[in-house]
Amino acid sequence: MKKKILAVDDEADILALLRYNLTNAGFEFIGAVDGPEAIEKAKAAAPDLILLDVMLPDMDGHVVLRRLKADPDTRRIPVLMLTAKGEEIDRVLGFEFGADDYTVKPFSPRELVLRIRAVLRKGADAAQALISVGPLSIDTERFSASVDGKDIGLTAAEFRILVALANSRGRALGRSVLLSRMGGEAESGSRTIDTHVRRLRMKLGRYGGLIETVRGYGYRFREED
Amino acid sequence: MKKKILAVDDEADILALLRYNLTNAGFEFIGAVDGPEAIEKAKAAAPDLILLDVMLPDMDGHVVLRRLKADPDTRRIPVLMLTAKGEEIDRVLGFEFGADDYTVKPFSPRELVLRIRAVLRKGADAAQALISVGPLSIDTERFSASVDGKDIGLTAAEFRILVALANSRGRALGRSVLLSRMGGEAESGSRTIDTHVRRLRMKLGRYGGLIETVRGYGYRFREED
DNA sequence: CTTCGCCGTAACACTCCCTTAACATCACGC
DNA sequence: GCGTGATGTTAAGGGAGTGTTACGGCGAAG
Repeated sequence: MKKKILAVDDEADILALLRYNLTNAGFEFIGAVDGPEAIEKAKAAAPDLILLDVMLPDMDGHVVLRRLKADPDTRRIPVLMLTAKGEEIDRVLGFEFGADDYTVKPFSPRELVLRIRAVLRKGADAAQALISVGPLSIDTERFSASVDGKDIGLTAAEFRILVALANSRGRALGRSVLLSRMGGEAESGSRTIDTHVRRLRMKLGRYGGLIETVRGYGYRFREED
Repeated sequence: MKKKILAVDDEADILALLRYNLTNAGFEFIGAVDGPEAIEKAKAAAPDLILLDVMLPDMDGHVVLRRLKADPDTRRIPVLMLTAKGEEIDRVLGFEFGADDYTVKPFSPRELVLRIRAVLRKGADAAQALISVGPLSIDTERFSASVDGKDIGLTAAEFRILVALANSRGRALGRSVLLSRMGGEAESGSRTIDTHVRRLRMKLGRYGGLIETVRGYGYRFREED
């Protein structure tokens, strides 16, 4: 029983490259060039996995992802995101209706096939259900974080910010990025983030310093060696 | 009933460290120093989980993993890989051959225990006819649940929600997930869940607190130790 | 047809925490 | 060191989310 893969990309040659490699690897290939077509084919063909490019001409890949995860027909289909820039990676990882994996372009066909197989095998299991940094443990399944083994009562907003930062360890995230990860609206004053970060630092206790300030931009999770 | 953990590592001090931490965490510990011994003990002792180092002197950890997954006696035992290198490809390859999780060395004992518990919990999800949590018993065949030995008359919707939550003990479930587990339609107002949960809590009596609210997301069954 | 139980919805009450504002403090350029 | 802008701190109002209660409708059982 062949697994069906729906690949979404607006560039014809990338789509052709994908078609070649995926059919070669024993998958059934379905292609789509934009967001609406992707959603339509996802509902119609019920693929086993969706390869989704972030950069799409009309409808952003994240919007497509959200639509897919909102529809009961397509909610359970694992999604593997393709992203061109490194900056996009964390957006994919920390997103609430998270994709199941991601790959940075340019990708190696071999790696891509391995990732696809891994995602298919594991099903919807989040690969990083447990994020662990030093004394800090973040369990995205339980929606809870603990320091030194003790749960610190994080609110939804604080938790999402922490997950976003911990997932992009070492890289600074702008306030607007953090806001959107939180699910907040763009019009919210950017000082909102500051307040949440302060409370986060407090709840992290003596490890509050793990969240560093990047003046004039946003915040960053300290990278341990 | 203690869970048995088989740990495989060629370095004696790491094995000792694992023994100390795992027995401390309430597990029964079995050690093995190379591939053949690991396979033999896995068949003989039938552990509940195997901790497997990737770097082994004679037989590579991936080979051991493949052997374990090829044997019907050991196929169903979850495996957690230990790897010295953080290379992504190791992880993917491990997953492809059926490892259930992985950790890079050096690992923190606390994180390791958390991951072990998470993997064991997932294995426990496999539809049991009789779920038992503290004073609560759920019989999925009889479609009935009882507290302190006395049956509480649950309705179908309440029962399904309880089963869903109890099966993912410790994991937070969103309202939409609970709705679909209930068999309800997506367009049902999400407040429906709240009402059912309230009725469930009432019928659970003084154990109603077992169902925790995850604000902004859904509900979670409290994890007991 | 009537009755009864269960599901879904609506309205209200209440808690929590998100947001904002105001002030204090800090970092950086001069 | 001083000024300016950015961030830290603190507090409070309001809104979002959940608990609670009640009721209409629908189907099953009699």
